[in-house]
Amino acid sequence: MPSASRPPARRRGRGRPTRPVLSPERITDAAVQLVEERGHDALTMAALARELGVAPSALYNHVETKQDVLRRVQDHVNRDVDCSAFGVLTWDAALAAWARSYRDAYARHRPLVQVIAVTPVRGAPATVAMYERVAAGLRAGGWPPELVTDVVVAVESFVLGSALDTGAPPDIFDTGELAASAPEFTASVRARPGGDTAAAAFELGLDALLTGLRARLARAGAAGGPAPEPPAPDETSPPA
Amino acid sequence: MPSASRPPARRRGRGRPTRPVLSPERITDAAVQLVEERGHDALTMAALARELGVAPSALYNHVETKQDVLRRVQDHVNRDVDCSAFGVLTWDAALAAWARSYRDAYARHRPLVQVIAVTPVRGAPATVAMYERVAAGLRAGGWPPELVTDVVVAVESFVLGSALDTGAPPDIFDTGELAASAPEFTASVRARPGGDTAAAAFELGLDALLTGLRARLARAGAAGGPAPEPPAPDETSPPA
DNA sequence: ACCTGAACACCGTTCAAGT
DNA sequence: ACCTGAACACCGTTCAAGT
Repeated sequence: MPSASRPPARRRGRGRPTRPVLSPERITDAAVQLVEERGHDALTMAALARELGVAPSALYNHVETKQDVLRRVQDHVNRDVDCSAFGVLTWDAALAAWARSYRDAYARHRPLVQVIAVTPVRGAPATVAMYERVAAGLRAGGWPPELVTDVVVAVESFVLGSALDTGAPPDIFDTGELAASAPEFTASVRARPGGDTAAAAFELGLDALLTGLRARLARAGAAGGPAPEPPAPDETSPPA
Repeated sequence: MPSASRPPARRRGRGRPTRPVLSPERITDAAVQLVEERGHDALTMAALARELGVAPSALYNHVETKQDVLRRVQDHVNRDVDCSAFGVLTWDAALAAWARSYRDAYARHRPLVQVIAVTPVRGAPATVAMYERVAAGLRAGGWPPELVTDVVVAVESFVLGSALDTGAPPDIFDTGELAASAPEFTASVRARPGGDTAAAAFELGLDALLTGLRARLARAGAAGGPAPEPPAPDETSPPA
């Protein structure tokens, strides 16, 4: 329905239009809408052009490649990632909230996981804004600057892997004819409670990751970084 | 050079050959070799057929789709994942060794990450064998069966996300013109030590994950029985 | 049953021609 | 500068015809 802004759309003649009909922004918006309404398989340069009432080749006056379009869509998706807890909750609670929101966003856009993992943030303002919020929250929580990026990347790796996992079919671990050769694994899979198993694994991993990060900060912070926040409530320390 | 097993390869006539020239195994082997030698982009049905001295359509007598070929290649890759530490080292040391080997294998085969995350293990013997080894190791380490799969999935999610991260270009976090709008993040990126940054983030995350899992097992295991009560609500819950 | 060869319905991208 | 339209070099897959 927000395809309103388009004029009567009569057949265009051959040459240059009096006013440009395309722009990188219009292309990005159309791409996002296309993906949102019909899924990532529907995002082809031809379909995108059709949506915009234009010949496919016209797109290349405004974007470089399809990869470029994906980069733009991906930045848009990052706008949906909720970073609002940083500066409000403790760094670990905020990190957990961010991770959940981040996973949800890419569970809805699984094909973009490959894109975000590999695309420079340069020229992706929403993405940079997200990282800024997270980095500031971690710094405020007492993390030394040289570790902040690694923490972000580690959590992000877990989040993106978990987002991919949401695409697994329910029977992914059915060993079938191989059951006899894998008794322990088969039994474990059977013992797993029903429900949203991807969510259960994600929450288990997230909890472990945060517990470990708290312990790590306690070690790193002890060396004398900036004001350590209220230390995480004590946890069983690892028996080495 | 191991393309030896092929006979003189004279031009085949039109009809059915006296003896089948293809088999699912021969196709899988050729696909693995192709990927190993020329990368995943080189794996097309046409190239595969050429490698096997056959018309592309002939492949479809033995495999269902290209996805089917990828599934087979993926199972092969899992043979390279080293699970040998389970039953030798403690469960957590073995899990770490497995995770490192697993990450390395998929860093070399990044395009298969999407495949493994979503493909049923049925009919993938190497994959099932790997999971069996891991599950048995965790069980022996004291993990209750109903948690084993979640632990495996959580670690796997982190591993696969980290494998994708190895494909990131060195300048991925260059904020460029957006630097001014993201001072904390830009400073953190600058403060990051050089070297293999992907490996540093992976090791930080792996250490945290394992520390957290040890703590979790201590809680779960402390209850003694195979069905421990739900652990005390954890301390990350936001204070609203 | 298992191959060839032609064909189908796509892709992303380039480029000359037009205004 | 910015569009159209034709063309290029691919894809994966299907299917009739052949033996």
